[in-house]
Formats: sequence, C-alpha cells, structure tokens
Amino acid sequence: MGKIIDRTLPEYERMVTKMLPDPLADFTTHSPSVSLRFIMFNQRIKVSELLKLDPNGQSVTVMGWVRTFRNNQFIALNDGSTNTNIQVVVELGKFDDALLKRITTSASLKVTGVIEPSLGKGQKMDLKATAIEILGDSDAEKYPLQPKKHSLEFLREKAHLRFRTNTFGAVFRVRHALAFAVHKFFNEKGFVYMHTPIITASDAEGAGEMFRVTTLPMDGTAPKNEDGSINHKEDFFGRSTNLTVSGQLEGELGATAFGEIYTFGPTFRAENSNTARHLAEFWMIEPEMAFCDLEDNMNLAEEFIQYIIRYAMENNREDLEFLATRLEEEEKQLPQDKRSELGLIEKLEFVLNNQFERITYTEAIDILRESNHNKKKKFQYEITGWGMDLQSEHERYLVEKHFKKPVILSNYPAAIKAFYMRQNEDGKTVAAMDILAPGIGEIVGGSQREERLDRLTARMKEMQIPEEELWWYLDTRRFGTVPHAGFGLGFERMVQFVTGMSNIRDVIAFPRTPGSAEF
RNA sequence: UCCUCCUUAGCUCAGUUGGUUAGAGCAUCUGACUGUUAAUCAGAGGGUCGUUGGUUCAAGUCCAACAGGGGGAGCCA
Repeated sequence: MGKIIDRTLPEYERMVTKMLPDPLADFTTHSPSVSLRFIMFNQRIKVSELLKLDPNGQSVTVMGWVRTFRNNQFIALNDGSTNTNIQVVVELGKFDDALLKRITTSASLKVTGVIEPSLGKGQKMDLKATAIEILGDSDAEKYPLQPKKHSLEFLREKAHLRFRTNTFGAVFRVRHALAFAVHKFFNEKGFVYMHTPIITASDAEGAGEMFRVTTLPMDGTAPKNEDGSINHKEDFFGRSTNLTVSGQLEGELGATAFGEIYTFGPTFRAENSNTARHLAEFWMIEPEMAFCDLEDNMNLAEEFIQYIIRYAMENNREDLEFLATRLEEEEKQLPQDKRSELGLIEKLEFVLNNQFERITYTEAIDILRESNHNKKKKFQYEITGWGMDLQSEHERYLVEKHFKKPVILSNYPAAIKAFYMRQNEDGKTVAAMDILAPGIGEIVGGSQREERLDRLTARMKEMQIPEEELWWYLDTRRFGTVPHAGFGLGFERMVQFVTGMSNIRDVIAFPRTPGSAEF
C-alpha cells in the first residue's frame, strides 16, 4: 500500500497545498501513507483522518450526518469513517435560527471551520463552524432512528438506515476489512481469484436445496413433457438451471490449471433454515489447491483465518473495541454461566496466539463418549458410537467446554460426507476436515479431493450421482489428475466470529432468509 | 420444518383474580437555558392494545386460527 502512495506523492502534495492551509499540509508530511488518500476529491477531509491532527487553527471542510445536536450549540457529526464524531461548535448568534432548526438527527451537512483543542471533556478537538450548509434535511418527526439505544431486531426492520448507528457502522467497516484481507492474503500467496458462475446447471453436488432460475411462465402455461414435468429444453438455457450452492467443482477446474485459486462470491441455499447462523444468500470463500493434501489444507485454513483476524485487529482496532464493549454490556443481562469467559478482543488475541486443536473424528467420538457430560446423560442426542453424525451440541461441547479453542476435526466416516472427498486407506473414512469455532460452530468445511478416477466414479455410483452430468469434472481426473484439496468458509460466519454479533442477519447488509427479502 | 416464548404510543416496557377515561421512561413538538457529552428544566401532542373470530353483562387481560418477530433444534457455511 505504501508503495502505491509513494509513487503518486508529489501529485497529492500539489493538490493538498493548493487546497489546504499550511498547518495541515505540514501534517501530511508526517505520515503521508495514511492521510493523503483521505483528502478527498471533493475537498473534504474524512473525520477519521481529521481526528489524527493536532488542532491549532487549521481550516477544514467536513461532510456528514448529524448524530445529535446538543444545547443548540454542539453538533455531533458522523461521516461513517469512524464511530467517533467530530464536535462542530456553533457559536451563539453567528447563524440564523432558521438554519439551526434544520439541524436535526441524520440531516446531512457540509461544515467548514477551524479546528481547536476542545474546551469540553468528551473530545480532543472542536470544529468551530464558519459556514454550515444543509445538504439534506431530515424530518425529525418521521426519521425512525432516535439518538438512543435501539434493539437489533428493530434495526433489522430499518436495515436501510441501520448503517448510521455505531454498532452497524463498526460491523460493516470490520466486514469490509475482512473482505479486503481475504484478497490480500490469497494475492500474497499467488492464488488466482476465480469467478465461478452464479447460474449453474449441475445439481449433483448435494450441498443443499437450490433456487431455480427460469424464464418460463409461472402461470401454468410453461411447456410440458409427456410425463407432465416442465420441459426445460424450451427454457432460456435449454436446460434446467439454478443459483449456485458452491463454486467448488468449478474451482477444482481452475486449481488443476493455475495450481491455486480461490473464489469469493455469493452462494444460495433454498433450505428452510430459520436460525441465527443461516442465510438463503451468503458469501463464501473457497480456495482450491493442486498438489496439496489434507494436512496442507488444514495448515492453509488455519493460517488464513489468523491472517484475516490479524488484519482486522491491526486496522479496525477502534471498531473492534467498540463491539467488545457492546458485547460486554449485552452479556451483563445474561446469567453468569451464559457469559463468555473472554472478552471479544481477548478471544481474537487467543485465536491469533494459539494453534487450533487438531483431532480426528474417531478421537472426537472417544472424547465425547468418555466425557462426564455424556456419563451424566446431559446430551440431548445420545453418543451412539462411531459412525454417528455429530450434532451441534457435541461440536459445541468439544470447542467450548473441552478444548476451549477452535478445533479442526478430520477424517470423518465416508457415509456422512460428500462424494468428492478422498477415501482413506482404512476403507471407511474420508480425508475431510471441519473447523469449529466457539460460539459459531462450523465455520470451515473442506477436504482433500478424490483424484483417482476409478475410486471417484465408484463412489458416485454408490451415491447414485449420474456421471454424465459431471463429465467435465471427471475430465480433470482423466487428464493429468493431481492430489488436491480445498475448503469453503462462510464469510458471514467469519464476520460473526470477529464482531461478536450473535445473529447472522446483523453482519450482512440486507439479509435474505425464508419469508424475508425486504430491501 | 419442529419446539418454545413474544406482539400495548415512534422506541423500550408496565398494566393486579376479566371491571370506569390504558400508564412510565426515552423520542417528537413548544418554551427556557447556553461549554454540552444519549445535555438539562417546564409544558403539550401521541394508542381501534398484531389481525380475525369466539367465550362473557363486561376482554389489553381468557380461548382458537392466522400473521410477524425472538430463542432453541434439524439441514449446513
């Protein structure tokens, strides 16, 4: 990042000295890499950058939205760059009463003035206004958000305005940082960012119920086959199509040419899932690596998760601290035993500084069977033994009670996993791995892929997956097949983990869930 | 989809074993004050009690269905 700025520095300096008085131009030379990129094309300075200045009479222009207007004298102005507001001071008698009346919650303002050390206690500097322009009025009687605490449920109904609150400001800046870090990580590792299709024809993957994509009429007049089913030969694509449930299969095609690829895009599941960790439309990251086995896969996943968390910790500390405080306040209302043992920041630091626990499925079953929890018959679902699918209460026990850190579970029974996972030599398990995170559950699911054509087709036959539909997928095993592996990470679950938000609907801008597609 | 809880003013909530005109805090509006920090002080306006139906002399309160929402579960990321 620094290098790009350096290259254009002289140009920026000319701009800055032209439009800003000397003191500020002087400041820009102290740390050019952070400040210059925020002197905007429209000559405003972002509040986040403004607050870094030593106030001594510099003249600046800020633009933002009113959070509160106290005492007919102090405007808390927020421009979305940080949760900290700039306090605009309106000196008595300098402005029309008619203008001051229009400074209401969420009105948008352009304010020019000089910054001075604040006389008040709550902030470092004041912006003494010399000119105030109302860019957009906000009718206080109609604006739904008040300068007070609102419930997350209420704000979900006002999703179009909730970005203007501190909580959602922080959440979505952190979301941005994590998304940026995803690309940064893979770019630094030489992965190719691959855009796999949103509309797909294959329905063989079995990752979940799919949304159908069609241009045929829905009023019953669509062309039919002799058996009464819809004839998709006359549909837009000449076949039946759906929204993608995963880019993995296409990703494997990329990996077996570029070596390493990743996808980062929207994914759709038409499951009727009504939980705090499911969405019908969510964003998934799916790296796929050739010449890579299960252990390499686990190593990459762990390094990746730590990398993007570290990036957010280093670049969005203030927002994370705000979210940590928010979470602490929220948990004060819970009984002692329901509260988190670690604060949000401590939890993230813990994840950065400790290796994830790695155990096999078989070891996990043993731990669960031997646990006091099981002996006291406290599991709702009984530990029936090897071969059973783990319920979320079992996963939660392992992660939150037994190990108290993220756990990578590997080598699951073949019977409970997908067809493309590599069959182990024991004849009963596959080289699969899941990463379980405290509070969220499964955050990553991945595997080494079955690269041996005969084994793969045999498994497909067992699971009644027609080979014809996946001829292109099987070609990778026919022409220069290689050991390869990959995983999928649900981006919103990652954002939940980092921000501490307990409902997934609060970490995506406009959540799509069963029965709900507002905005 | 299943279990469970909830729905009263713009928001958060109170409302007794069913019984006159349904309350509070905050927000909003009006006024006062002017170095405030979710400012403060005084006053005002604001409600078909989620919808529909039922029980009853009488329903915010009891019953049923439906709708919306929360929490948990399944499916998963």
